Amino acid sequence: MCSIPPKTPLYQHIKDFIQAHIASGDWPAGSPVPSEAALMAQFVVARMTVNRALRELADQGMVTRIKGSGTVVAQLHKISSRLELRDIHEEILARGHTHSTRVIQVVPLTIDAAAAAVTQLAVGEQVFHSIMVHSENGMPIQYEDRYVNPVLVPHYCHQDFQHITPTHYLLAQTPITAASYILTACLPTASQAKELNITPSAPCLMVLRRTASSGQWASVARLLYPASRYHFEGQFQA
Amino acid sequence: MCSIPPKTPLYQHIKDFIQAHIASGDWPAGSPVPSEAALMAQFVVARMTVNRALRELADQGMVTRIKGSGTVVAQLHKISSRLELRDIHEEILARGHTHSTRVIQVVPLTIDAAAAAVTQLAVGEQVFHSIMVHSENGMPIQYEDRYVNPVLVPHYCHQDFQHITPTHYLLAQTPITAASYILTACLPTASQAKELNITPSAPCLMVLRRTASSGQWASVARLLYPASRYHFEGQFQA
DNA sequence: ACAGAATATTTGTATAGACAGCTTTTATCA
DNA sequence: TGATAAAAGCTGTCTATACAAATATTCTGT
Repeated sequence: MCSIPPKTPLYQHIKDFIQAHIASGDWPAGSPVPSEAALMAQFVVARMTVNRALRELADQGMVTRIKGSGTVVAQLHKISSRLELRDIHEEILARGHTHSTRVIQVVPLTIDAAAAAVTQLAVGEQVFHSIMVHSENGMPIQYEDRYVNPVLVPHYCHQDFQHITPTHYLLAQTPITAASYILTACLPTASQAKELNITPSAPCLMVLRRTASSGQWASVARLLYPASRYHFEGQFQA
Repeated sequence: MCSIPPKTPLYQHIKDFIQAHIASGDWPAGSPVPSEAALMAQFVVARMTVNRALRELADQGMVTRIKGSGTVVAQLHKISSRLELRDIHEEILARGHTHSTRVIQVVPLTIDAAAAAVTQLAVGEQVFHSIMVHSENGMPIQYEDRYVNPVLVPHYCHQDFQHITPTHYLLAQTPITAASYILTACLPTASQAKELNITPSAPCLMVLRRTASSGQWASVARLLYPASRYHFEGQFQA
């Protein structure tokens, strides 16, 4: 008559209990959540079980825990979700489509003022520079303009990018320890529009992504997606 | 001489150890991670400690655990990061700037074919429709076009959105249980450009966000950001 | 009434042991 | 050899206890 363990773990019951109270507005943001001792008594479980429930809710951003003080409902007027920037090749294959790459250039280069403005790299630095267009079922969907650190990836410019994407090759060559991205919108330049086979007035999504490996920069990529053919999407489940 | 506990918890040592091996390419994707028993012996800790380390790495997507079989390095040729869509008001305040809202309209409405195409709602459905522009230090940065379910939020159209943002009000009224978003780029319409004080050829980021509460749709918002004034950014630490 | 010290709460981490449920391997029997 | 049963291994969960560290509260003396 009590609670027949249906199969869901005990800590999940506690999580559900707390989330229900938060979701219903019963416990507004900032209000205290029962202490571990209280929940322990209420659910008749060990403290470690309550602790796990509360810790996971804290990791998830639902509650905030302060050592010595207690647990309160988090101020979360934010809806966060995981944005994944996947390798374009795998993404296209996952959709069951075919991926093709057209390499426009892969050359050694010295960073000039214009390139420095975009990449934040030092003027005069020697880098590899590649430009290519990725197509899905023959339709161009990504213009990839990439600078690569020759110190970390000395053989970058001798790869056959018809068979392996730069992202994939770089991940295989150097362990990426940090990355940052900026996501914005822009209009393509004349040459970009031509390569993507769109008009110069067609808006594009642009991702500027920097990756680093053990302190050094590894790669700076500017990825342009025609908005008419590509968008990011995500979802969030409470 | 062994390991003087510097203050970082033991489970973190184990996480670091495993992440280092993965990051260095030592353990490629798919390769097995030592079992809990093995790590237990190696680090001379209790199984719960090892378990926590591995469980958190699994939550984080670094490894995959299969009950009865073992733990393997996850297939992750993806760089994922958390994209947060915060309440515009709080976001601006967090930057130490001032937020102002100009309400253009808040009216009851019946969904017509054009609105249905955008919102995916049923033609003929009765909704509330609001349009407003949010400014940061007087500069317009978000055009908000929103449809709200009157069943869940009956008093939406009587709110003073000068003092509370729709996002904030909706979160206070109905617990959001699910959300999805689409992020793309577009050019503003003539009226949008005018309200945002940009030219019609200035590209914008557009977020189309749907929220649901216990099975029913709660709100569909189309948020337009001038790319010259706003972008999303994020980072990722291995 | 106030300041400071002692005490109680509360969370963070860690241990050792236990059982359940699933998978893989090994052993057994036909 | 091949199918079946037993054993071993692994993860998932839970308990009861312990100590550390930060914060709240209460007590005490002036």
